[in-house]
Amino acid sequence: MSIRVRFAPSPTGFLHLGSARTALFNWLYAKHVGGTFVLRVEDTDLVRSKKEFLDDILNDLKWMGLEWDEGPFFQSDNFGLYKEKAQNILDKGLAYKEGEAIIFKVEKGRVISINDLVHGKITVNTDQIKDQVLIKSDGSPAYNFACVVDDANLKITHIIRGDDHISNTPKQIMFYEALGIEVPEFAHIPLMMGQDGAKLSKRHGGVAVSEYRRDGFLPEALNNYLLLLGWQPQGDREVISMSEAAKEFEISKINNTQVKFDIDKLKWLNGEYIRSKDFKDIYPYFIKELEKNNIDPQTIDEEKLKKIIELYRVRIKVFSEFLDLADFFFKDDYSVDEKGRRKHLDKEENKENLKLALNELEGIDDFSHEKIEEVYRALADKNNLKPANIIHPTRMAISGKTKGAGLFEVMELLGKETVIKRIEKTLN
RNA sequence: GUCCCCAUCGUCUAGCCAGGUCUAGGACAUCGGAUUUUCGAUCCGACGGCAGGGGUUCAAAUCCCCUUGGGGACGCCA
Repeated sequence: MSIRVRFAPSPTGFLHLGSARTALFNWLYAKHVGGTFVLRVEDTDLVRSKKEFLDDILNDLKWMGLEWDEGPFFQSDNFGLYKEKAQNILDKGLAYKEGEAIIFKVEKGRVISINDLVHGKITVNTDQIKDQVLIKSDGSPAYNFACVVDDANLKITHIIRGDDHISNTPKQIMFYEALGIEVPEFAHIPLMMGQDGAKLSKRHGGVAVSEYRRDGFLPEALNNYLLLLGWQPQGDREVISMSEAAKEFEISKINNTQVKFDIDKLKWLNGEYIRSKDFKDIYPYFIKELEKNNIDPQTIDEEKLKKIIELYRVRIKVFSEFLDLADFFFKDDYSVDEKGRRKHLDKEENKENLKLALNELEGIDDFSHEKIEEVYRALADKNNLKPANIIHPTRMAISGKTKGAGLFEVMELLGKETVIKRIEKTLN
């Protein structure tokens, strides 16, 4: 029997990070066993379900590379089926009507056990469970019932979902039994919490996958991080591609403890990927970053731009940090570190040293970083200065920053004209 | 309140199921050092944990119980 798993989002909001993690685990398991990953849309709430939310969710899943093999299937297409199945249960005398609604009668005093693939055996006494609505008064199905009917209909063999569904499981098992359908395997993965231990919500910021996409995270990094939250590859590896992960992914190895989302580790991983990926794969992200900041990439010499990116890719963890460091390459009204200015430019000696440098710079025909460095070091030597005494003021004057890529490379890329112009402006 | 899940450094984890090789290993973060014109990257190092209490056992992070703590569910929401 082939293994089939599903991800079943409700299009009543954006794709939540926690849901994305659930989707990822389902996807990985499907890949691991060569099974089928089904996408089902739980849109029984006709009022709150919106096409835009669905589009966003689908786009986010695609961005993460979590392509589905079948679907999307829509629950709103199956209202007839739910009613039919509920009628079957009613006919068997296992349910009763209350107005237009069909209510499942829960047999009391029974112990239902779940052989959870993550948690092991979980038992619940049905005394804890009230009678369950199958079909609501308005004719729409209740969540737990629609879920069971569809999972059965789609021949789902393994249900991998969040821990918050544990309490739904015994109810659903009763429905499977009432319908005379084989109960699938269940795997409940522990929930992801915010740094403060509270449920990850809008309050924490950054709970939507789309925000990470927008802020310059790589899908590889997000996947990798989400995977590490609850699952560990063999050995001491941390950085792992999803295809590698799929090879050794086992549900039984998923941790059963709740986890806290840690943005720092995600950023670290993102930096790892930015540094290690092929240039051609990260280049578009930098272009996007320029466009986002109203800088037309077409106006920049491509070779120059590539060199700039090479200089800065190792200094950022998220693409959105790029222009914080490198804006001065693309515009004259770049941001200026005021504290740095006071330290490296405002003093009289800073200006003297800068003047010295300016005089030399004007005479350089071959404005290469090697040549500039040679001139700077010789100049420092001649005037009994440390190179840093000229370097820091220059960096401040031409970039407005106290930190960044190697000064001489920066000067070469900026070009003689701009460098001189900015230094002159600083001295006046 | 009732029921359910969970408990190793601040965080994610290895070890737990099959008790000894654990004076508990790794990663992020933090702090120091090396390197560098600065930042970053890199390399070295430090800090830091088996929630508490009872058992069982020659031996417990590992097995059992209790307490405490955290989380979830108790909707004609999904």
